[in-house]
Parts: sequence; C-alpha cells; structure tokens
Amino acid sequence: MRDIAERLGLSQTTVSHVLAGNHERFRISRETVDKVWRMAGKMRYRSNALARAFRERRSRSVALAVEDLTNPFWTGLAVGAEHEADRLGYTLVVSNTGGSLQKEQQAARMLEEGRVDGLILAPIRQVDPYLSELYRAGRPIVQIDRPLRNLDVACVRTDHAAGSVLAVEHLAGRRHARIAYVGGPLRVPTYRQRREGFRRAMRRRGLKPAAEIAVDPTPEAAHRAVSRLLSGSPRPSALYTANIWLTLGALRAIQESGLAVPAQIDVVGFDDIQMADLLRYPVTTIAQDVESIGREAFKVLMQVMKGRKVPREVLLPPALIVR
Amino acid sequence: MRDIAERLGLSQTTVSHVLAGNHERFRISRETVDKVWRMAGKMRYRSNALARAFRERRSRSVALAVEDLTNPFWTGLAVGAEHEADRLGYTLVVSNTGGSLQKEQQAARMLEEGRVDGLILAPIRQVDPYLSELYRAGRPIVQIDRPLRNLDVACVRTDHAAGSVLAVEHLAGRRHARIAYVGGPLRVPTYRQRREGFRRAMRRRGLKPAAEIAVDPTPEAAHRAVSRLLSGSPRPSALYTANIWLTLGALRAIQESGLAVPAQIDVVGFDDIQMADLLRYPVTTIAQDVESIGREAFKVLMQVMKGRKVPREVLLPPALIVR
DNA sequence: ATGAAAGCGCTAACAA
DNA sequence: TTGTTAGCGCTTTCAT
Repeated sequence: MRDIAERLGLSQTTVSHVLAGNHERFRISRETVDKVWRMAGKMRYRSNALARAFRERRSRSVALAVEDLTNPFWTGLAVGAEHEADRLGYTLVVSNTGGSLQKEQQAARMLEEGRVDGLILAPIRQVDPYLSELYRAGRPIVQIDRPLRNLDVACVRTDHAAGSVLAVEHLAGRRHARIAYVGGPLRVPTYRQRREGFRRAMRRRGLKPAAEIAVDPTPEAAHRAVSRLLSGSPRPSALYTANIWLTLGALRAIQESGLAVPAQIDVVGFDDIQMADLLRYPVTTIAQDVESIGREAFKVLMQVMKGRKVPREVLLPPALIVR
Repeated sequence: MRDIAERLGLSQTTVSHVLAGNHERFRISRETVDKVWRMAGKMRYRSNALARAFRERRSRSVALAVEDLTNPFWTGLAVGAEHEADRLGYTLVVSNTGGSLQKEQQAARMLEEGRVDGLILAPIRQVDPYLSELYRAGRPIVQIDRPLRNLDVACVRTDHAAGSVLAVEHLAGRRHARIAYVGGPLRVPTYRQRREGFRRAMRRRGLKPAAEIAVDPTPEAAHRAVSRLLSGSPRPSALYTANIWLTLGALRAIQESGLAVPAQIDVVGFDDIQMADLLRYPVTTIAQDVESIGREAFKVLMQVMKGRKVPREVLLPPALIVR
C-alpha cells in the first residue's frame, strides 16, 4: 500500500480505503479509486491477510474438530460446514481428533490464541472444565452431535431418539417381535439418546428388547458381540445397530453365521451406507442429514460470534431409507 | 506480555524472551524465567497467534486443496497430511474444491496473501498460468496425484501405471483374454497413466483390449457405459475400472445384468473399497497408500519451504488386494 | 542478564 | 475528498 501510495502521490490511508472497498464510506473520487486499482493491478498487490487479521483481531476462520474423517458422518459434516464457511468468506480449519482429548484441546487452543474466531466440536468428555471456561470467557463455541453436560452451549444434532423410533417402527411394521439393540457406550449422549428412543418405541409397541448391548463403536467389537447374539437362543429376529461401524460389524457377523437376510435376521442401521445397494444384504438405514448439521452448526456459530442469542438445541430430523 | 512485565517490574522484551522459549539464547536467569512463567500462568496469558504470525511473516499453516472429501482417496490423503502437519506444529487448512477451478484459485490466494505458508493440491487444469506464476514467484507448492504440464513442481502420487499392470497381471493370471478398460477423461494425467499402464501390460501379455472407454468418473456414467458394454457381443470377460466411482457404476451395471461374478464377468477396480467383503460381488482392488501420499506430500512441502531441492516426482507403489 | 526502540502492514479516529 | 497519526502484540537488533 505504501508503494502504491508513493507512486501515485497519495497517502497510504487513501490507498487502504480503496483497496479495502471502503471508497464509498470515505467518499473517495471515482478517479482516485480507478488509479489505485490500476496501480494495484500493475504492481500485483496482494493484501497481507496476516496483517489484516492482526489489526482487526479476527482471522475470519473457524475451527471444526471432528472425530474421524474416515467416517462419512464427520466428512459430510465437514463438507456442509465448509460450504457455509465459504459462502460467508470464512476459512474452515478441520482438525481430525481421532477421539483424542489432547487434539481436541489443541483445537480449543487455536481459539484461545485467536488463530480462529470460533470453534465447532463434538465434545469428547461429558464435563469439560477447559471448554466450559473458554465458553464462559466469551469464546464462540458450538457443539455438534452431542452436548456437554452442565453447560448452556448450543448443540446442533440429529434427533437421535426420533431415528430410533423410525427404526423400531419399521421393524415392528415388519412383524418383528424379537428386536435386539446394538449400541455404543452409554457415557456418550448420542448413544444414550438412541437407546432411549429405542426403549420408548419398543414400549409403545408393547415389545420387549430381545437384547440390549453396548460396545465400543467399532466393527470388530460389534462383530464379536453380534456373533454371540446370533448363536444364542432364542435368536433375535432383527437387529438395530446404532452406528455405521456397528452395522458393519453386525453384517460381518451375519455373513459368517450364514443366516438369510431378511428372512432369518433383519437389520436396520443408524447412519446411511453409500453403496448399500451393492451389499449382499439389503440393509435399511436411518440417514442423518450430515451436510445440514455442518451448515447449521456454522450458521449458529456465526450468530454466537455476533453475540446473538441462539437456541440451546437445533434438532434435525433423520430419514428412514428402506432397502 | 506488557501486563506481565509491568507487574514483575521487567521489560516486555524479557517477558517475550522467556515466553517464546528463548531464555537460553538470551541467558535469562533461572529465577526470572520462573517468575515470568508463574505470572503468565496466574494471569492466564495466551500468546496472540495473529500477532506472532504477522510479525514472523508466517502462519505455520498449510493449505490442502482436495477434490472431493466424500471420496476416501482424498479423505485418506487429508488424514495423512494432517498427521504430519500436526507432528510438526502446523495447522492444515483443508479446502474441498469439488473440482471447481474457482475454489482452487481461492486456495492459491490464501497462499498469495500469506494466510498459509504452503499449498498442496491436485491441479485441475493441465496448464495453469496462475499456479505457475505463483510457484515461480517462490511460493511453496507441492502437487498430489497429478502434475501440471510444463512446470517443475514436485508431485507425490501413486504409480498409476504400476497399478494398472497389477490389475492386468491379476486378470491375465486368471486366464482372461477379453479385458475391457473403463477409465476417466484422458485429459487428466491420472487416467492417462492408468490407461498407459493398462495398454503396456496387455501388450506384454499379448492381449488385445476388449474395449477401452473413457467417461466422466461418476457411478452414473460408468453404469451407462458398462451396461452397453455388457450387452454387446462378444462380451468382455473382465473389467478393469480405473477409479472408485467407475467401479461402483460398473458393479451396478453388472448387478442389473444378472451376470455372475466372477464366473461370467470379473472385476478389478482402482482404489480400495472399505466394505468390499460385504459386497454381493467379490471385487479385487488396486489400493493406494492414501495416507502416505498425504504424509509424503507434506514432508516434501516442508523441504520446499526450507528452500531445499526436492525430487520432481515421488512415486508410491499400489497394492493388489485379491478378493 | 536485561532493556529500549523500531517496525511488521494494516485500520480507524480524527483532522484538514 | 484526502491525509496524519496512533497502535494492534509481537520479535529482533542493538545497547547497556
């Protein structure tokens, strides 16, 4: 800017006014505006984002901490959030935590250090003094998929319980009476809510769960658990698996067992599967609107950043995809 | 820092020396160092990343422009790159271009404006004056998956041709003589190299391609093309699909045709498929070491950023996964 | 072993 | 309509 100003015999300030697009506000003459832009083009001026961010005390970027980018849920969320970020001129910094608290705190530190203006994350712990304090100190935070306990931070998520209701209704509609639930750890609100919905829907239908298990949300753990389930007696006639990895593991166990799907064992899984139509077994799924979660979370974060009041929870409806 | 200095009766400079971890270099007394750190802790000092980046003229972050985060190839790459970035104290900004030149240039602009110190990308165009000039202006760039023509920028990628050789050798070993190639647009180096490898391997085996088609790398396009292929006569006995979406589309066409796999039609696809074991049809794949590509690209970029000379190409071997 | 001072590139309050 | 000036928080050079 200084160079441009010198060559044009203007002040650096005027050049700044023009280049920042504030010529209207400062009533810079059309002529000067043109001159400045032309010279800027000729000299290949590029604004220094670092200087501007420093001066303005904001980076126009936002961090998104996801648990596992190889899971389409988190990927879709990231894509949705980036869309929205892009639309509003923000840069999205995606951080893959892999469920590590340390990496989550690293993301939080980016917020503390001003590297990003806001943070979207799915808290790993239920109660987190560090995050709580950050939030109370006025740092913009929005949660996704699951909320912190004891803290009034906005959370954007699928209506997990409603998804479970869809699953049970679907299976009950198919005359299944022995439905088993395969879920994740109950300390995670996501799984608590999915099981809660399952129980409620079963009760309403007058059914008793054939089994209820909670394992680590990995294909391996689900594989083992479901194998055991299938060799028990009486065998469940249907499985509701509460997460994509659990569904995968269950399908593997079923494949191993040689049971016929859906004749001998029926399956509904939470989280949609891209190539479900190519699978050996038709699997009905509860699809989350993943991109919307990302987009909404970003929108809510922007509101928070503007100091607006936002709803405590934004619930998005899941959809049943029958196959 | 100023506040800490004031309370301690020190200069801001000294505090900076300590907090930046440079007490050794400036021979600050043990006592002062301790005092400063304690006060920093008490006052909950957080360094201002924006100020530091501004002053140091570097952001310690790097941009990665990927084409499509819903494709496990790009996701894996991002995960690998982030691992490495993390290890070295860098922040990775992932930008999902969706194949849009505009979004690619947006990423390039982040580099120009100093928002990031380096850029990893898979160039959309073959010849790109903008990127070329950026690179020649000394901005650190590393390419992945495919290189720009006419420009000596490092490129980290799978040895595509070698992958094709694996595919053909596998099929030829299974006594297939009528192998059809289903690839992507030939303007993309990736697909050119995969087809090149296919042709070479076929020739070496004394085989003539049953067909060679190039379509948009989408399931839909592949579905249509392969349907046509399968209803032709003589029908190919095997398909080599040069990308994950092409494989998907081909499998759908096969499913529709009712042909038996692998008895009537055999398939090898480039890019591994996570749940291949659960598919109706066993599909052998050429797996890329996606995380390594990301990691290597980042490492090479660091070298470039240090001004070191780097190899023009880093080739990673693909692996055949037989199913 | 510590400090004074300059300056990174930009924005904005204020002056003219 | 344009210019002067201060200052954002930090690192670094040079003095002491």
